[in-house]
Amino acid sequence: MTYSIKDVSERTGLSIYTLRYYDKQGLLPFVARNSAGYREFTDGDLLLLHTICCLKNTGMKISDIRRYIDFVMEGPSSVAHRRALLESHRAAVQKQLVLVRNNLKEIDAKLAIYSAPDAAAKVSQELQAAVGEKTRLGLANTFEKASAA
Amino acid sequence: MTYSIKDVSERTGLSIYTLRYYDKQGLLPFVARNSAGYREFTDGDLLLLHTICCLKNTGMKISDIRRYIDFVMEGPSSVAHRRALLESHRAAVQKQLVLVRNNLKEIDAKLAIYSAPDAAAKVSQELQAAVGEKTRLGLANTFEKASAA
DNA sequence: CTAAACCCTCGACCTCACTCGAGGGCAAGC
DNA sequence: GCTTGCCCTCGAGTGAGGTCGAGGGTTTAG
Repeated sequence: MTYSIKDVSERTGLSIYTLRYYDKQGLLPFVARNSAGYREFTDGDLLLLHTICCLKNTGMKISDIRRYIDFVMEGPSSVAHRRALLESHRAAVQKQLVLVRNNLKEIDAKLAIYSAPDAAAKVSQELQAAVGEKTRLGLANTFEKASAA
Repeated sequence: MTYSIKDVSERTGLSIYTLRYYDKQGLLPFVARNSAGYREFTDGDLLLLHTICCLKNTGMKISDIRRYIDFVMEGPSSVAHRRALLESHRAAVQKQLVLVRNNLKEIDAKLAIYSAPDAAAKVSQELQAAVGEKTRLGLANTFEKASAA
């Protein structure tokens, strides 16, 4: 049993255009063609494509995914290279996760202010502080409209 | 005390080009200019810019950050709108975090294989399964080079 | 008074990751 | 044998998010 590009598109959520684009970028050298030149995906191909999606979803660039796939196509001898590549990607993703979590905490702090019963008062206070600072420094009041409201 | 665009660039890690680009996109309407037309950032401006960075780092589009800043410039009356925008962004980020964590787990599983003492054997086995599948289905062996190695 | 080191705008250019249309081939049903 | 619905390649186009150079004004130190 093999899958047409349309089947694969439906299973993965990637558009047919994207699949062809990935192939063009060298991400799918393992996909065989039939006599008419049509791509025929096997279950094994879907597994590899799934790995590609994991790498893409965690923010790896196409060109780096391509390097990984090139290693896979080289066979077992490239295991050390594959490992190094994934290890370094893993570190980058971890770092990014920490950043996002910290930034999300700050957004939550903002949300706490906006959700409090005295939100308008707190926001007004912040605004007045900012306006005061501009005035004190002899700058134009860029919050004109806001302080009028 | 105010900060030049260069100062702000050094403090935030954003390039001067990026800061000017953000201004052009309407993200920095609160930054005042001096008589020469130079931007003068206050401490309050840096706080707002920090919020912008939090939104950007968590993947918010420039146009949505702009919507948020537009609300801020509207004053306290827009608190409900700000809250709705951040709330929906928060949900998107949470969803994205879950996806990334799950995909990272799969990458870790790959890494476990590549790091095991019998990595080469396991990888060879996977490869042979894929090659066998192609053969069984009457497809070309796209792993030619790998299985030769 | 001049050189160095800033600052400005404007518009062109770049990368990335698609997205799409044109032009054409194949395969099944009526 | 013709329509419908797939499939293909190639190359152009899109949108987001910058990045940069040209041309020109400002500020500061010598």
